[in-house]
Amino acid sequence: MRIATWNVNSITARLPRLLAWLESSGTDVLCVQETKCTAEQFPHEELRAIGYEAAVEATGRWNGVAVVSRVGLADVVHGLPDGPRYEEVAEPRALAATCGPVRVWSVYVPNGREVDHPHFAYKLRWFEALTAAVAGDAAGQRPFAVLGDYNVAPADADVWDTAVFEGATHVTPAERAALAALRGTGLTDVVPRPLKYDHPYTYWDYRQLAFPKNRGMRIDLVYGNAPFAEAVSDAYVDREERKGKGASDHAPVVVDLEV
DNA sequence: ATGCCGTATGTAATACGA
Repeated sequence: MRIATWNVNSITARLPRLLAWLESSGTDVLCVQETKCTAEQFPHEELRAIGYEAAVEATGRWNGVAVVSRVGLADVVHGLPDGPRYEEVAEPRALAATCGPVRVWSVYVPNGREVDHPHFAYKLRWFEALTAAVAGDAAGQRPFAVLGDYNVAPADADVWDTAVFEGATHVTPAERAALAALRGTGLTDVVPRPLKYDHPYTYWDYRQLAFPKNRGMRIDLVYGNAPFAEAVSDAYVDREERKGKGASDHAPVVVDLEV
C-alpha cells in the first residue's frame, strides 16, 4: 500500500491539485496538514467521489489536520491527548486513525516562531505530549507511524544553508532532542529519496526562487515503528508536486509498504 | 524551464509561515 504525508497549505486552495494527485499517485492513505478550513468546509464530497473517506480535526483559518483513506478509517482520535494549549486554545494539530493494517497519526507540530517566543516552549511541550501519546502504539506489533509537518530539520544536512538558520528555530538542540525522545519510543526516521539533487527536502519557501534554487528543508517526516519500517519498500519526496502555479510550499512524502 | 510569496479573513490590511 502507498501512504503519504503532505502539508497542503489550505485544502480549499489545493483541492484541484489534491484530487488529481491522489489519483495519479495511487495513494491509499494521506496524512494532511494545514487544511486551513472549518470542519464544515472540509471537501468530504469531492474526496468521496474519487473513493476516499476522511477524518478531520479542523477549526478554521489556522492549522487543521486530516487522514484521507481508501482502505478504511477506524478508531479515530481527535486532537493530541493531554496536549498543551496555546493562548488557552487546544489547536487542531493531531489526528489518529487506523487504515487497514496500519495505524497513523497526522501531525502539524507548532512552528515555534522564535527561540525566545512562548510559541517555542509550546512547541517543546507539544512534542512531550506527542511522545507520551504514541508510546503504546510505537512499541506495538501493528505497523504504526507518525507522519506530518514536524517543523524540525533533524540534521544540518536537512537545511540548504546552516548559516541562514543560526539562532533560528527548526534546528536547535532542544528541538532535535525532542525528536530523539520521540524516536526513543521505538520509532525510526523513514528517510525518503530525493527525486533530484542530493537532499530529500520537503519544503521550499515561496519567496526568492527558493524552489528553483533548491533552497529547501526536510521538515515533513515519517517516523515508523519497527513493523512499519521493516515493511517499507520505497520512500521518496514527490517534488514534481511543488512545481507550477497553485503548488503548496511543501511536497508530499510518499512511502510504499509491503503489508 | 521549477521563476522572484501565498492563504484566510473580508473587501484593506494583517497574522502567519520557517
